[in-house]
Parts: sequence; C-alpha cells; structure tokens
Amino acid sequence: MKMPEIDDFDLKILTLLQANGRLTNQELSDLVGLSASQCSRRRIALENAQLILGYHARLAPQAMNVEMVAMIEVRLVSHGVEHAERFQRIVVEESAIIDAYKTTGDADYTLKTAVADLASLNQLMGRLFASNCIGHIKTAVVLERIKENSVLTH
Amino acid sequence: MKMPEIDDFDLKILTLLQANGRLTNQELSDLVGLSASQCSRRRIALENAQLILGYHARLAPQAMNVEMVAMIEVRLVSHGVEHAERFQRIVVEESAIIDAYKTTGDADYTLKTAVADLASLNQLMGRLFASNCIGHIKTAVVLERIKENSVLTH
DNA sequence: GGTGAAAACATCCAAGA
DNA sequence: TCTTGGATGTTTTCACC
Repeated sequence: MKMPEIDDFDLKILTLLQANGRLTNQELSDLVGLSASQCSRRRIALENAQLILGYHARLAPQAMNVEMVAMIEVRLVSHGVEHAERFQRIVVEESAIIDAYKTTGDADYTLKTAVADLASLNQLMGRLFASNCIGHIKTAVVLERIKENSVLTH
Repeated sequence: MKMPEIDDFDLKILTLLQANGRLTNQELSDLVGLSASQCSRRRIALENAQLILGYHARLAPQAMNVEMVAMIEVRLVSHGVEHAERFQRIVVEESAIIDAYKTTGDADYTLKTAVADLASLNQLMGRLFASNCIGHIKTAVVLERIKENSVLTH
C-alpha cells in the first residue's frame, strides 16, 4: 500500500483504464509499450496505492429507470453539528442521491439526484424536508445532458 | 442490437457490474445463480442493447492532480441559438468540465468541474467568459465530498 | 523490466430441458 | 427457446532471469 513513483507509463495506464476499464493487460501492453506482465504489476500497484479506486460498468439511465436528473441546492436551518450530521446521514442513505457536496456559496450542500420521474423527485424532496433540518431547497431539473461523467485529465 | 426482455437475472448482472466492472463471468455465475457461459451471453446482450454503455476505472482525484471540484451555474447573455451552440462547443472541449447539464431554474446550465487548484479554476472561468456568450456565472467550490458517483438503483 | 509456464478465464458450440 | 457443460484459445500472474 505504499505510494509508488508514478511515471508516464503509469499515467498512460490510468488514462487508458479510465476510458476502458476492461482492457486486458495484453491490450495495455500494446498501447503503452510494456510487457503484459509489467502492465499487470503496475495496475495492481496503482490499485494498492488507491489511485485506482474501483472499476464500474456505466449503465444507461433507462437500465435502472432513472431517466430524470435534478440538481438540488440545500440550505440547512442552522449550522449546528446535529443538523449537519442528520442531513448527511439521510444523504448517504438515499440511493437516488448520486453526488453530494458541501459547498461554498449561498447553499450549504449541492446534490445530484437521479429519479424515475417528477413524482419520485417530489417524494424525494418530501423525505428530505421531513428531516426537519432543511431551511431552504432550490431544485433545477435537467433538461438536457450535454456531457456526463467525462474522464479526468491531467 | 435489439432490445431484450430484461428479467431479474439481467437486473442483478447490471447491479453487480455497476458495483464491480471487472467481475468475471465465473464470479457473476456464483452471484446470480446462472452458468458462466449464460452470464457471458447475457452481458454481451446487455452491452449490445446499450444498457451497459461502458466500463471505466474510477481514479482518485490526486491521480490526475484534480483535487478541487467546483459547481458552476451559467446564465447566457441571450437565449439565441448561436450563443447556446458556442457555449456547448466550449463545454465539450474543456476537459476540466466533468458534467454539463441544461437545467430549469435561474441558471441555463449547471457544470461540475474538476481542477488542480483555485488558480486553475480562475483560468477556466476566464476561458468561459472569453467566449462572450455568458451573462452571469455563480461558482460554488466543493469543501467536502459527502458522496460521489454512487450507483444507480431501481 | 522481460520471459515462460501454470492456472484461471471467456466464449463458442453441441446437445439437453 | 433458454440453458448447460465441455472444448479451445486467451489472459493473468508468478517465479525466475
């Protein structure tokens, strides 16, 4: 689990695996110019160093019937610890919440949510309000996905 | 590329692959209760039906030196087609922009961006403004990632 | 950092339910 | 029609160079 020196080969492996997480070591070998066993070893080292956190299939929204995305900005009723903790617990439990960030600015938190339809979104907001720790919510429904989950680049 | 009937086995395969995109067909076999060859066939069918859009390694932010996330709300100067098209072209080109959504509400677009630091964020905003199609920007810097890229559930 | 071999794996196909 | 198990080529990974 030690932090390895990360060279250009590693960077290329990271970039390639981010674009295609099922590349074989043999395919990586051709693409980066190292032997397959070397790619295997480097990949495992990157995983152990927690630079690769996981591998995931990206699903079409309709695969899970969550074709509606909404961005929700939340302001808590107070900035006390107990309200923040209660809210964060709900955020973690709610499977419709994909991203949750504590942010600077007018809102305290910004959420990205994926639901089936407006009725589900309404129910989700009801559950959030029911926690009695939310002062104000501003919701923006996504009309068009211009770009989504694009790869990180250096 | 036809749309298959999606049964509980398929749903389980989708869920498992979303959580671990490198599961082997043999591992899937144990987890869903079908033979490995059957899992292989179903997985390929789900890929062909575009319900699985791809497989990706999830990287640690520090792997690509983009440890700062900011949410940016953009309002265009006008709602004319030429401004929208110019803005969307920039959004697609800018690799720091991870998500870009056209939304309802005060803003026209909501962006999620990943950059190295405040200086890079400042430069990014400069490039956005330089397009002369932006009327107003509201930026919220992420202080804490409560939850990120969690799996879609039905 | 590469090689080669053993074990594990993916996928195709024939045949059964 | 949907599923299975075995055959075959591929891939991973490890000891060794």
